[in-house]
Amino acid sequence: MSPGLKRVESRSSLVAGAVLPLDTIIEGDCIAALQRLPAASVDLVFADPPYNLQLGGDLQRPDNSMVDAVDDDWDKFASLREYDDFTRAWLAAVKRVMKPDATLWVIGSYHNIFRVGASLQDLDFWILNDIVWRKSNPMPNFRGKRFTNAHETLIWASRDQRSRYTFNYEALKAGNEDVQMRSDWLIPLCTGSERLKDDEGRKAHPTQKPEALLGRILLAASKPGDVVLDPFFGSGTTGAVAKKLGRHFVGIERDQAYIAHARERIALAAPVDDAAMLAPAEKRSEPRIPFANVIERQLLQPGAILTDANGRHQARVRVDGSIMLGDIVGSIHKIGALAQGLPACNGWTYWHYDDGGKPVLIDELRAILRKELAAAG
Amino acid sequence: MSPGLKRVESRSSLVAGAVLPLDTIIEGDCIAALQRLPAASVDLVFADPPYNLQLGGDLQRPDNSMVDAVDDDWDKFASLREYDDFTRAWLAAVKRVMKPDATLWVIGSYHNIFRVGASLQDLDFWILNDIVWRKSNPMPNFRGKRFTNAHETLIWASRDQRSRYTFNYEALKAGNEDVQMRSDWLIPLCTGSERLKDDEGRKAHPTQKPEALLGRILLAASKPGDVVLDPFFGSGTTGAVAKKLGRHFVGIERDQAYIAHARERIALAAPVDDAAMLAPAEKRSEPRIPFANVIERQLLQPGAILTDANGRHQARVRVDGSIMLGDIVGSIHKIGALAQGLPACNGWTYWHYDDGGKPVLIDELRAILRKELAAAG
DNA sequence: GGGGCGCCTGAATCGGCAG
DNA sequence: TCTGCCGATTCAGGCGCCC
Repeated sequence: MSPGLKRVESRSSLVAGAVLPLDTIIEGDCIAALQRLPAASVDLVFADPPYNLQLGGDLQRPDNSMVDAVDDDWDKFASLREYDDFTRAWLAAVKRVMKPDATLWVIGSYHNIFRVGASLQDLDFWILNDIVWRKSNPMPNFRGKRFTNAHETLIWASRDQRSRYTFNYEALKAGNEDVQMRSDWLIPLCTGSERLKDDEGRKAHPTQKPEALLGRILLAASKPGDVVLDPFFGSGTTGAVAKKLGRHFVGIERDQAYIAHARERIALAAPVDDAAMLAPAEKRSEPRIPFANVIERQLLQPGAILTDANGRHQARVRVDGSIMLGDIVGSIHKIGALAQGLPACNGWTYWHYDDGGKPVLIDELRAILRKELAAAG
Repeated sequence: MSPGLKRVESRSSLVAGAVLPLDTIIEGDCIAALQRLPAASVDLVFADPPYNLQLGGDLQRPDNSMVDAVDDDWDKFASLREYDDFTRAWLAAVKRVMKPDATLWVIGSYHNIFRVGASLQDLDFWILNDIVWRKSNPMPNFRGKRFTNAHETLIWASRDQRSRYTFNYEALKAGNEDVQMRSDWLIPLCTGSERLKDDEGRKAHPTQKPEALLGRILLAASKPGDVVLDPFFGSGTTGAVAKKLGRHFVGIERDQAYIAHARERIALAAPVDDAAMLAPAEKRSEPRIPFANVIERQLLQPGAILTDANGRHQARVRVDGSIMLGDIVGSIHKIGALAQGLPACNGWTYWHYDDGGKPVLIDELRAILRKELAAAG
């Protein structure tokens, strides 16, 4: 038997004597390729399926340049029904290949994740957590019509309710300031030198995932030597991280250009013991506290009076965290600048509230909230 | 007609002449009660439906004390199918009652939110955002078998794809350090004095939501005077916050004990009485000035030369307010876009005229006309 | 060489009104 | 209901150029 191959005995395999091709990329359709793999043979699955974005026309930035949106054919589905059929088909094919104690990770956005999650449950996967990937640097909402879409959702599920799955609780806790790892992860987008480029300097894959994300997943839910399957291999982040962390991978991908990029990338990946790369992103500076939080948390009441140090200017606090000077409404910073006739102002260190007759800087209130925030991680 | 009631004319109402009972709690089954309300009559819906938690057995803390888990009868569903049927029924009933431009908020956890989201999409609601409520003080995972479940998910959706919904973008930004509000919100659990207790000091409702959460929702997606419907009213957080923020509420709840707690609580809630503190901060939209007015008022002469900032492009002003670049004629916007090879352009902030040898933006001329317009009333 | 400034970009269901 | 047109709208971070 060739090195790198692994024979798995399984009566339920669709292909007698099917072989798991370790640390390779299978070219072809995801579902067909899955059906040729041996049953109950992989320890972990990471899947980044098409999101079915259903984008309309073009989106322009405020400077009138164009957003390079995902418009690839592989993200086109005729209807929700068709997307559901596709989802159930690949989930069922994946489930067959999973060992009884294996777990599955799927990533998505609000466009598709509810359909994926519901299908998972219908197929008797058992959801363990939903995880929120909070992006430190998301694309803004240019039109000001919605909240900045600043996160994606991962579902972590075991093959069934009785699975005794791998969860490296102590390792995660040790790497997380000795507190339990939470379900919300702050990780930057994949940009800069990590982002694969083609010969002409354009991004090689439209939705390349950051290695830090895959790193945390593999460290949390697999052991060294485990086999990690990625049925939508794309630019090969799963393979590169698996190699670095001493796990085996099996990738499936139908686009030859993506495969070529992934092969090159994985060949360059060096197994490292340096856990620093995967340590949770550290706080660079003090977290930003919106003034609205002060009102939400009732540290100040709507209508409260803010004054400057000399008591020359008086502004009133509104319910939404803006303040009002005369009949002009704006943020504590904007109104502070206006009051002083300056181009800018830090409202936190300019405005005071009345604390039993004594003027106190609102920065004191920010300090209270920051203290709580630090406790929350 | 009694004060506090509002008659809404609607041919599609199931009950002719149905009346919306403002600022009251309707006792009874959610779906039946919804069907008695007038169609297209509410501006915003907040729904906190049963979570279908499926907890097997009891959960013990490390010190062997018992966790007071949600095990109420209203959270028992025999199967996913039954939960889906229930979900679709209340969503459809809610949709009928929503105005065309109304939006819906639903909160849930991984146990139920995927089913709710998929059902929403099936019923042609249009998802605007999914929002993550990050809890600063979540309950730890006592068994160390999963990630700390530190968030819940909200879905924000409009009645349909074409809805022109309310989103107080400027107000949210002013209260958020002058940056866009993101889709991940850090808000503490409802604890301490805000948490309602019964006569014996036990929590009055198992899943009471924090007022800060409802506050942000109402400030983001409703206007003062709007009608907010909560079909699973529970301890009445929606009603208390609506009253404080000058919105009307309609609650539906079948548990008499919850209703009693909610009534008492809402009676004690003090509205923000100063309307100025409530009106959403908006950017005043400036009146539209046609470029032709600039020529009509002889601020520029026909034949005058317009240039871009670098002087690379030169266009000539025509009598009708169009301009000419080479032999191409069009609006200041179209020609500006053409000159730059961009899909669009705001001509007012691109073209300059010659003011005694110095290039000046034509936006200055618009400002003059706007000033006159304002003076004229 | 270093600091500062400007450019580029990221899974996006991104307008409203008049005619 | 559809078309055309005006004109409003962005945050964090990496990288490269320039002084």
